[in-house]
Amino acid sequence: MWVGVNIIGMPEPTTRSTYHHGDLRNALLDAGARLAERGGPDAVGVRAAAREVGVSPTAAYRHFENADDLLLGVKERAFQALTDAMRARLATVPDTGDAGETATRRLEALGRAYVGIALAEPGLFRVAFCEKGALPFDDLPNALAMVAQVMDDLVAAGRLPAERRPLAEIAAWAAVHGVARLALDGPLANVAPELFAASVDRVIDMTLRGLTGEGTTA
Amino acid sequence: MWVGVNIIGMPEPTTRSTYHHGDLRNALLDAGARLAERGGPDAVGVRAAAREVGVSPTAAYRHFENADDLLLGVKERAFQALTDAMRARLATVPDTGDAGETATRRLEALGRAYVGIALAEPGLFRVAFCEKGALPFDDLPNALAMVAQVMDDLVAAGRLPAERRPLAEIAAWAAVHGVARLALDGPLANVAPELFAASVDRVIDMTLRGLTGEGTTA
DNA sequence: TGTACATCAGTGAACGCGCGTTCACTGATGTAC
DNA sequence: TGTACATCAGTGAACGCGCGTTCACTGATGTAC
Repeated sequence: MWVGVNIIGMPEPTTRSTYHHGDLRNALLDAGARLAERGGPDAVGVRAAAREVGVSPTAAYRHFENADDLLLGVKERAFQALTDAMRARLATVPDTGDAGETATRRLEALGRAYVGIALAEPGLFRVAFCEKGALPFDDLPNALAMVAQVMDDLVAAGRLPAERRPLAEIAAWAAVHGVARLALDGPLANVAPELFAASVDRVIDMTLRGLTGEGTTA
Repeated sequence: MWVGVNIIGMPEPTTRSTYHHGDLRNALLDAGARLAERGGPDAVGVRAAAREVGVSPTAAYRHFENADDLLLGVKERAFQALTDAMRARLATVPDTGDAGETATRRLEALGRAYVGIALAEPGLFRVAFCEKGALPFDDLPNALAMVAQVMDDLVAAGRLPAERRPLAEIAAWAAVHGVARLALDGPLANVAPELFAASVDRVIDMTLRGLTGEGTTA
């Protein structure tokens, strides 16, 4: 709902009361993402998103073919949000002098970030990995690129044998994805926090050790 | 619907036309499991289960408090079915003379069985690990006991250092659970079969190596 | 052994809900002349 | 620069659907005497 205040510097051209939202598609996707945060895949729908934006349900059909189409869009947004959060966390890992050490710590940080973000944003995580509208594998260069880079660094530093390089990112991904899901929907929910923390440590250690031969120092 | 044929040896006492099903609770759970197989968590409901059994929806409320209660029951059944399938697969692993070798092969077999069963019964798997009605951790002694036993065998055979024994079953579980879910709902769906098979191999190898220090022979 | 009666385990109709989707429509926008 | 008009992007009412759940009910069963 625009009231005609027209703050200087706003991109909106003129006063606008109703009709012609301007960027309804994106507004609906944002609304969908908010719904996803709050209620997961089941909460994302045409009517709910339209209600959230303050527009009639019919309006959404100007921008999305149907409900699945909307969900797919929201899914991409959710995936992007999770990827961005990963990248932010990765950026905080300092560069020790040692390339191998740095790469190892980065891999560990990525793993912990993955689990942490999944638990911090369960709704987005569930939407990103819900059954409907599976993203094609090729759509995730960003997400996988971070891990792939770290794996390459490990190989370059001699910490990961080249013959075990292929698919290493997928193996590591699977491990942390598994704990995350077990903690969200599985039997690891409602478990004592210390037990869960120890489980994550164990997974990270197993993953590092399984790839590089050396686990965490703990 | 019973017609009064009364086959010799049937546990049903006498002719019965309608009313008093006899074991409606179990019939509804079975129906729920069938619905789960076909359509996952969303397909499991009071009306659908009653319809499947051939009974009015109201009748279900004699046996279940509400829809969530039914789902919880079906979830337990799904979990049990998956566990049974795991046990059956485990039983096919031959005992080589070497205890350590046998335990290692068993662990690998369990991992492959887990992924295979998840893909063979996606509906049951999704119900077993759906958000609603998370089973308490203590409810899975059966499922975890198999893995725990193998881990104990590995320790006894000197293949798994005792200090890394704690939570080893959870770490291994997480890894295979992760690939399974990525293949069901994630970006590993729709991937070339060879790539997926190689990914599973990679996860198994990483898991074995991360625990025992030795991977698969491939 | 027979009968009255409480209890059990079903029926069928109805309620409200939120959903996806379609219909005919109308106000706002942009463009050709 | 002004105007006619096509097109665009919304509205509001309505549809049918399947769901969970509740109501008053009734046929079948088991038990006390």
